[in-house]
Amino acid sequence: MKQGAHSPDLHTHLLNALRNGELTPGQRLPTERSFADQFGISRGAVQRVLQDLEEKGLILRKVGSGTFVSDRLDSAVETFDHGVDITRGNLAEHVEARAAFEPWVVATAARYANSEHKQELRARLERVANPEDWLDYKEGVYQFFRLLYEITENSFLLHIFDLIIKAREDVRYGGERPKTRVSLVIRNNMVRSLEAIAEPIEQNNPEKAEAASREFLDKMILSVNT
Amino acid sequence: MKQGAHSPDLHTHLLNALRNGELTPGQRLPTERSFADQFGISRGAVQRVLQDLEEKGLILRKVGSGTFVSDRLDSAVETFDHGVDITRGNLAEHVEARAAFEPWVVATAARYANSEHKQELRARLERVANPEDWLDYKEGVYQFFRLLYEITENSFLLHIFDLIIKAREDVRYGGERPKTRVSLVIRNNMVRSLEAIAEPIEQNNPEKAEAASREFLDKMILSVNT
DNA sequence: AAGTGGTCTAGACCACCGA
DNA sequence: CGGTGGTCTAGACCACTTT
Repeated sequence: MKQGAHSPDLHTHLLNALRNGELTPGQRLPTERSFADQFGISRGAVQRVLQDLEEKGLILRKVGSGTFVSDRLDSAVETFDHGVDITRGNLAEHVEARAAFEPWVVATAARYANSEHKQELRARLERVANPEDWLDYKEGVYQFFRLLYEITENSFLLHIFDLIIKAREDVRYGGERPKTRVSLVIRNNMVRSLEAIAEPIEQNNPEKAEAASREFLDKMILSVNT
Repeated sequence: MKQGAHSPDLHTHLLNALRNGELTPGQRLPTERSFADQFGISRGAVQRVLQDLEEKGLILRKVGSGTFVSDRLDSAVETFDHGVDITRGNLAEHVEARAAFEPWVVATAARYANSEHKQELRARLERVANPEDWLDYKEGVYQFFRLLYEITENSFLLHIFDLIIKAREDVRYGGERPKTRVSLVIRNNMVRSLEAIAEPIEQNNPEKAEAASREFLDKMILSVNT
């Protein structure tokens, strides 16, 4: 819990009650106004707490009828306790998740890439090969893969990808921006890997593209675990 | 935009400015207090608008220093315009997303399932075979797959799966709960499909499990497109 | 008609940042 | 130090649901 955040009394009280099973799924909670009275806080403060719990799937609020304990309380509590916020999460899980769906994305991109896509893919590969600095390099790699997600035209997967990238950046540098150059060895290694993915896409060869994607992600998993 | 929601004047004004490129990445916005004066609304209302835009990645707020246009404005605007809210979305994209990563999940589950997992999987399959009503049937199918995600111990993917399911339920019944029975044909069909997935998992055979998962999802994709 | 959550207001204090 | 966003307050009106 953050400091000075969201009326901690009511928040922890509700959270404990939900975890202990004092509140059962579907059960109706007291009204916002009565919570405000009970805890000696304003209705606005109560609302912020309830809004937070609703976003986390623990409760449900219905205009005109009341606030209720979520039907799927167990699962919600579990993901809550896991601290899964989709904007957080640990690196290993994110890489693993990419390993789960990115080969499909790459294969699909290889299937549907047109000449315009291919040209753009080349351009983005160029940027990775000759980046201005470390940040530009990272962004370039991200843009390379993002294009593949765009080609699939599945905005849901694209969004998930963006979330993963965003989460990682938040972790890595909290505002400072390292202007270091990128090691030539690392860069060439990356370019080779991306090239191996780009080439079968240019030839509209889904099988080869998928294999190259798997190989790339296997390397990433290795580097994460060391 | 919802009705009566979040001071639409300021909201659309900022959105247009961000889209038109009047505001450039990194640029500093006016203060909350000055927005409140300009638009003749309270500071609280301004904050709710800014909070909304920040959650969507369009702007950044820093205590003590100000509000700024996001560095990755282009991508944020794009996903925003896509209307991607992760809690909404269209059915086809969600099914497609599952097709992208669920085979990996099933294969991984087959790799690591222990006897306890297998027993639980049987139990959940039983529920699908003999549901109390339509709702119980749906929940049973969901629980079957959810267990597979749990076995992988990747809370990120589990969370994504939960989000997809939650989105679908919100769409399907907006509060009413159909108590209809489940057609015997449909039910048996589903049980056969799940059986085909469960069996290779019990034998710890990832390849067969993955193939069964693909087959199941192919059917789902077909049924969505008809 | 009465009660509920959704939103807004005007004002206040705080922790934090930059000069 | 003054300015900024973060939070809270007490009160109000609204649209909606339930009785």
